[in-house]
Amino acid sequence: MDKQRRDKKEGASAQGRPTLKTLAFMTGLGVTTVSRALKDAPEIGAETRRRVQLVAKQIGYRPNRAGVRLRTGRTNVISLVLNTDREIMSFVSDIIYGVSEVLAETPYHLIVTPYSRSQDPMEPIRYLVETGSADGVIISRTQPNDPRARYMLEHGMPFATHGRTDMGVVHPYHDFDNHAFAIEAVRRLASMGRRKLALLSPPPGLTYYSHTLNGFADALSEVGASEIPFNTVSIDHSIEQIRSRTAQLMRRENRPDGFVSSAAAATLAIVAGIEDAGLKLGRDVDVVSKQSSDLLHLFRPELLVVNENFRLAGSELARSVLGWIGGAAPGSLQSLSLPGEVLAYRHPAG
Amino acid sequence: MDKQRRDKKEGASAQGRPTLKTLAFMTGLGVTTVSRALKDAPEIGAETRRRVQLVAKQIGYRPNRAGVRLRTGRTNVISLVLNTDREIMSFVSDIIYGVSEVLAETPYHLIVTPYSRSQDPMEPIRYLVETGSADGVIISRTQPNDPRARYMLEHGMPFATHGRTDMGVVHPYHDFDNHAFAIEAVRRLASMGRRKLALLSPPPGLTYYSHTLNGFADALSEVGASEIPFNTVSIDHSIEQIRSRTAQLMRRENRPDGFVSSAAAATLAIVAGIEDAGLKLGRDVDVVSKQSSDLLHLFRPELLVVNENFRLAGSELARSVLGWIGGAAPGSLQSLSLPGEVLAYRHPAG
DNA sequence: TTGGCAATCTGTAACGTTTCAGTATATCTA
DNA sequence: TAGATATACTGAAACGTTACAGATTGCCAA
Repeated sequence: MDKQRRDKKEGASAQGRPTLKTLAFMTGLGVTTVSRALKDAPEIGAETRRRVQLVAKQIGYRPNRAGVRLRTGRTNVISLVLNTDREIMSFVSDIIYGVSEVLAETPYHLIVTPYSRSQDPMEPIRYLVETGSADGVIISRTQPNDPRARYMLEHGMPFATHGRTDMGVVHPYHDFDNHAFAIEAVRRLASMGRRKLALLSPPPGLTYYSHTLNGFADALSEVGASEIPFNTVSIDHSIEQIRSRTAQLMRRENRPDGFVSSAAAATLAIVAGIEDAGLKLGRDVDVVSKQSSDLLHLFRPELLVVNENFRLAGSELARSVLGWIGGAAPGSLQSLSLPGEVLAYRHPAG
Repeated sequence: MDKQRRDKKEGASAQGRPTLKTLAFMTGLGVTTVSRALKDAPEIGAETRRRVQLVAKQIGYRPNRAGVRLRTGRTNVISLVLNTDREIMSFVSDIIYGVSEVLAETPYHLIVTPYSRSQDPMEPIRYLVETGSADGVIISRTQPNDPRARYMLEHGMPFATHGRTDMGVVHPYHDFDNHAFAIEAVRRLASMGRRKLALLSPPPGLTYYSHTLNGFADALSEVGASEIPFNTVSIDHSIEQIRSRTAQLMRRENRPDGFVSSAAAATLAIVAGIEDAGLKLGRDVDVVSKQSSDLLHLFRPELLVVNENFRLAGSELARSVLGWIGGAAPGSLQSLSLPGEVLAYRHPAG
């Protein structure tokens, strides 16, 4: 036990992973020098620096995260905050991979911080900020006036939002241009002779709800089509609710001949509702839908789709937070992804 | 600065979150006593214990994770190791939520450790073990002879596998009974008069590949049906590959009149392939598919489905790892989820 | 020769926690 | 009464890191 203690003191302890002390012992330098040499500090001799870094690489030294975190407060963690029951499945999967892809080349880890329907969305944010559990945060389901963004801004926690806010404040974000999506969708339907359009929108409250609505309205007046209100449901509603509401709508005298849908799963429900009403997709009505994985064309080849790339969103968001942490100006860390053209796979008219 | 220093020493520092020192100062006790009182150590007076815990709750004390981790080596982290490009989307999403649900009531955090196609699956595992970045690990895509499981076993890292191994070694797992699934699927198809069945299997190499194959074979001989080989693709193949292979198969003289499919997305491709060949689902051929979210019936109501609950899997896996960390016997932390009955939504045959 | 200065390197303390080895007091035993 | 024992508490050290405030050396100007 005495020997063991001496070995420890000398940093020569055979078992356990190498620490600065180990390196110091091996190089004959002090821990401080080793520490500084590893991070290219200026007051270290060029030769010493190279020597230390060589040895460090050889024995596979990796800084102890707890030590760094305790001393500096840096966690090397990015937290992705997700709603447990409202988030789109492919969104979760793709955004995680997108973020991971970027973090993989950094010392950062991704931790997933979930919150559920019943919880205040602020709760996980407060936890992260108060406990300093992360160096940066990514949030989704962004609102025009988002208390989470405001809170993090006030408390100096770097973050990026999926979707924009509208509170006269600048912060990193990545967003898909849903205004442009709605416009393209309406134009396409109009070009096929559709004149009475319904929109299955994102949930009211989120910023991209109004982006989508505005794009839809702008394009309607541009092409001279009219709107059939369909605002009792949103893509946050259950498949069954959307299906029955759609069927209900389609049985009315004044039914739409075109749909714009903001989510792929919801589109399945819309189509089911249309068919429940005895109508036929591509003949009686057309549907333009966003999708994040290329599956809708298998469902009904008559569907018109616009792709949204969540993996890209994840990567962009990760890059943004890291940029902010690294000291870049928040205003330079914003990106907007433009929708590609409306894709048709097999369509009677085309 | 002198004052600030004194305040810090006394633990009365106003800013920053409370530490043991703060609590010690407030209660007039030593840090050691406070530390022990908070974890119900035996040698602390009942009244003192209550007093400390009261104050701690009042001021919202939360142990500093870095401090604990540095001192004890405990990370309070469970790592979910995922394959970036082969994992099913709904699997990722649901399992994360399942795990989260369980971890939410513990001090544990979930960190996602991804690896990509190009990487050795062992790499993230070695990283986790060597750096001690997690107290427990959850892995998927389990193989009969799984080097990851063996490695973690050898290195004393608690883990749970989604799917079983077959190396004469005991460890926690959660699995879906794919043997039973295949049997039920075949029986159902047989009961509808289907006699020439094809199986779209999991990727060879994973344990549940042979479970599924065995169930399929067992049931075939039970019901006296025959197999139409379809083993040039698995559910890991691309949608397009599965689709074209299916179409190819269906154009052959000796084509199947029934399919068993191990994944929902693959089923979309199978159906597309069937229809490419000019045949009709429910008339010329029937398909029984696993699904993890209730969407297939919207796709084609003639589909027969068996549900697999990935969220449950996540919860079970989390409970298992926590149990192992907590000292329970690995053998007592294994669970098998039985498939429900084969569900039909709308089928010509009733 | 002396002092000054730059270039390198180093020891100490601190981050917040837990463990170890105590100390002080009260209570029991003989 | 003396000693033993149980009870309740405490300080110091350590985990691995970095920041601070030196320390040592060599070299050059005056």
